[in-house]
Amino acid sequence: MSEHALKIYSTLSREKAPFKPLTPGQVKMYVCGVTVYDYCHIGHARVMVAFDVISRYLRECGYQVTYVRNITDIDDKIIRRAHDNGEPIEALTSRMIEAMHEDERRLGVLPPDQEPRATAHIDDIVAMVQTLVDKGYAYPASNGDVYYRVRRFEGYGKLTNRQLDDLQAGARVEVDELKEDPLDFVLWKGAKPGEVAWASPWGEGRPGWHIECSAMSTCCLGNTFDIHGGGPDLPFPHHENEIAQSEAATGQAYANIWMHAGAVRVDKEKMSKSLGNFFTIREVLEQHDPEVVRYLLVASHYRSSINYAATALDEARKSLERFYNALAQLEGIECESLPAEPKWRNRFMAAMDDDFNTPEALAVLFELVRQLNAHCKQSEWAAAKGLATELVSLAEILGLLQQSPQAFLQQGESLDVDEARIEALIAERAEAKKAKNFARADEIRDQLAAEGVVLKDSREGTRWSLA
RNA sequence: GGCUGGGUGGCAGAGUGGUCAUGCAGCGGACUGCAACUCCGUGUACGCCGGUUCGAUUCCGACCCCAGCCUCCA
Repeated sequence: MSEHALKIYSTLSREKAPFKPLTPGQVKMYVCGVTVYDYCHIGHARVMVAFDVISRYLRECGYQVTYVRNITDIDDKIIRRAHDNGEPIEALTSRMIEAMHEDERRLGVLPPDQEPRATAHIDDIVAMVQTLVDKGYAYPASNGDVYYRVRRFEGYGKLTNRQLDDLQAGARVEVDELKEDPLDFVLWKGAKPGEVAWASPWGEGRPGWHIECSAMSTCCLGNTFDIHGGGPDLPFPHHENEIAQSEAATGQAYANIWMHAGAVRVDKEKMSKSLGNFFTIREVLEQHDPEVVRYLLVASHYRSSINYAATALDEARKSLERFYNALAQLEGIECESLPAEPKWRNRFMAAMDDDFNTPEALAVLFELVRQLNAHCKQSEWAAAKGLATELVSLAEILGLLQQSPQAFLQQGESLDVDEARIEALIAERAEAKKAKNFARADEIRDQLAAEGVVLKDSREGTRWSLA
């Protein structure tokens, strides 16, 4: 266990506080995952990457982490989409889950330790609803629905600082004659004829949206666990409802710390399904290296909102090029490695200890790179090599710099790269230069440049990359 | 309207009561046959108005503006 003073901001307390796991050395974390009725968009990527970095860092600190992220594989949108597509629900959801996993792999997001699905936990869900009914926190209605009695739960609104009466005043809650109070929300939905349904004490039906997370998190991590995370639009009502359900059912505190990622915006508006202004991950990856997308997401603090734009991706690419250019200088250099000064790792960790301040951590890495480049310039290879090793090791915590410099630098828009030809031209240019035939040398360089190939000379030879 | 965040140099984006963020772009120099890569140097940046302070971008208060949540949405 490290002696780091990791501080985490919690939505619940609205402040950063030193992290104290419930069980020393262990972290139990639950993150709300995706409703699998469509491909994941950049907003999903933000959450995936944010909590991926968080779990990587917690592990780096020596914690034994149990990271659970659910999959919502039954709900209204799924039912509707499957119906529209004319395919079984199971076909739709398994296809989307597979696509999600592929997106994650490409973005370097490590799989959570557990990925429970709502449909695999119906029994747990029913049991929890039953408990809530037994305790008087829920009531069945004549249509087969079961509702949560919001006013019965004292702490309702504590996560997002809401007053029940304010809520009701601005209520856009659907009017439903069967609810005792407009604020009550559904725990169990009675099935309409022909809908997918599971048996329950209140008749055939399916889970409401909020209850599955309460049931699955408790099932996987226990009544009380360390961290509960999710996207920016989940604190209300989703997480507020989860707290109400779980704490009423178990009589114990639910999550200790609540973490929420910031929004991804497009033209200053939130990227969302309802606005239709979203970009799917796969669509973006058609044009950009996955690492560039990941860098863009990591270059801002996880809680701040980021603006998605083509220019932002271009800048992300250029920033990464600086890292990879530095690493590329050492390719093929055989020499001893001098261990890097501990200050680099210490500064990096200090940045991450401050509520996972990835921009600050990256700043440390850029300073390390400047030092590394300075060593290379002086041909101090052993020192440079040590820094390069440290750089790659620290960057791994952010899920970055894990490919070879050549792999990153030599891939681009032009798919028809003929490496052998490029190498041949570089060799020819070297000959021309040796013969002081600079006209021919420049001709070759210009020609390659026109094809998007950039040449970089050094005493150790010529490297190339794609613009 | 209620509740959260936030307004930092050309752009992106951290942070701090008094010395440097960092990246990209720009400018000057070095390296180079010339470039690219790289190195060195370089910018009266902190929404507006008051207050506290020896000193505030950083603390407090008012104001203006932006975004998110309050409805399915990560």
